[in-house]
Amino acid sequence: MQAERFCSFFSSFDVDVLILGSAGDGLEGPREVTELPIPEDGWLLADEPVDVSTGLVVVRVGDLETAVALADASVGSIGMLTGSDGFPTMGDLAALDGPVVPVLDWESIGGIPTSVEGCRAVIGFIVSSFEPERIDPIRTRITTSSIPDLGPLASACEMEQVDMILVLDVPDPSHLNGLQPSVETRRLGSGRSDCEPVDVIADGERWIPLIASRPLRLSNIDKEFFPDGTTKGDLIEYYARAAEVLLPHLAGRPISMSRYPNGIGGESFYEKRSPGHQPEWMETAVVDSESMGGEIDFLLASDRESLMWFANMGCIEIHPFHSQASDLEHPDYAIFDLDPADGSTWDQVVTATTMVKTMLDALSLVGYPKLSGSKGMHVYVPLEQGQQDYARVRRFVAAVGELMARANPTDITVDWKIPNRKGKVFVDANRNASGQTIASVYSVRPRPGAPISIPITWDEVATLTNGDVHLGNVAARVEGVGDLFAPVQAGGQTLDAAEERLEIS
DNA sequence: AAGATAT
DNA sequence: ATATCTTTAAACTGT
DNA sequence: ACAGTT
Repeated sequence: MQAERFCSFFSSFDVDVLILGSAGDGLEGPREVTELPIPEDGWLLADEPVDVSTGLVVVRVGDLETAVALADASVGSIGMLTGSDGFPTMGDLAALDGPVVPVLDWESIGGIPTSVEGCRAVIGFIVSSFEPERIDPIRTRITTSSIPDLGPLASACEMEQVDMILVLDVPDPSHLNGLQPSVETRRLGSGRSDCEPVDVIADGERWIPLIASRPLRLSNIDKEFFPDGTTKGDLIEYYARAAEVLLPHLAGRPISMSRYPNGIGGESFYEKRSPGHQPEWMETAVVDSESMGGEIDFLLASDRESLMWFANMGCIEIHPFHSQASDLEHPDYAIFDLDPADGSTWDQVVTATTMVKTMLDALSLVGYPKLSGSKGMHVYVPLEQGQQDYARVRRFVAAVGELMARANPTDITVDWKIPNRKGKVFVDANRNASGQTIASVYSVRPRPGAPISIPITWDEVATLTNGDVHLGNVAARVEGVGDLFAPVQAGGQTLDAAEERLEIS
């Protein structure tokens, strides 16, 4: 039900992917099947046989191997229910040979979508996955105490010109929204005794399609994540909308999550390794761990649904590597992290940023500033891919930072010790390292007001401040000025000349 | 947040 | 079934 | 090796 809010939201900007079900649920693609041993009691692994009163015996098979065995050995048609967590998905069933009729259990994908678009998505997936004979009609089933309005499903069927049998296993037939039960169902298994199953044939109704290639379940979208009432749903929605400008900056980069499962007032933690319970469709990259031995599997953010999954995990901040999985040694940009220490002012941050600009000008380099969204400012210097490794980039930033601190010791420091930074802006060259945690451009920050790390022009350095751009107003700005960080994505500079000028080569 | 374990 | 517990970073500096 | 820093 909750996911529907997002279905309707997305329909407003032409979504090709439906949000429903969870990873491992019914709409995933076919999994690989190699051996097919028929278990001794293979048939009996069907845990909930149902007779749909059309001569079709429907079973839910406990595992993929049994499903395959059953499909091979079966003489007549047999219906197989989808399920979650090890049970066959619709994609699995599509891959089976034999007289198998797929039966979608709506529960396995989070219920019947309440929007026509959502229903069309599911139907489209089915239509594109099965030969027409196997899905005429499409057989589905729902077991719930609260059947939603079936209007959208009926409309979708009509638009898609498909027929559907919907088996309603409901405790109370009054939940059928006026639809007349037309076929009785006999339950063969040991179902709940308080359940009086009823069949409904949506006779003559027609329906539609869509591709639910990246099913995603969202949880607790109404949980307050920021004290102003901004919810987790708002966060997910933001990242979904920001995908267009954000994804290019994350492409191919291993992601560190900064997670706040209970909002910015709750506990938080970093998570780098892929947790293993992410959806199958999420991409990962192997990273060799430097100081620790071994390899680490990181998640990537390759599509909008990945961003939404991150947000659903309570990941408010997204921290991408500064290099791509294809060439982890070489960052695509240098970062000047300008961090105001205790007792310093925003004015000093502006001064520091301007000094960076002056230095870059003198070195014939181009940089791009962004509000960190938190306390300070970031300046990115796009680099030509594969030209300089992290150590070189770090040395360059450190050299510039030291010159700045020497030229203006009252405002700038590069001192590692916190007490020595008091009243100054810390230029942190160490952000230029593999696996470092810097909030991505367009990342929300876990602070009151949901500020965003937003690119600005050099002119705006003196006029904008952190908090000016936040979750509530960022869309208008990005639509107005576009992606000011696009040149960072483009890369293109080398540090050779600058290193000579700075005498650090 | 989500999975694992204990009751 | 439900309540509670467990897990969730790593690179870098400077002693 | 170890504590401190992000």
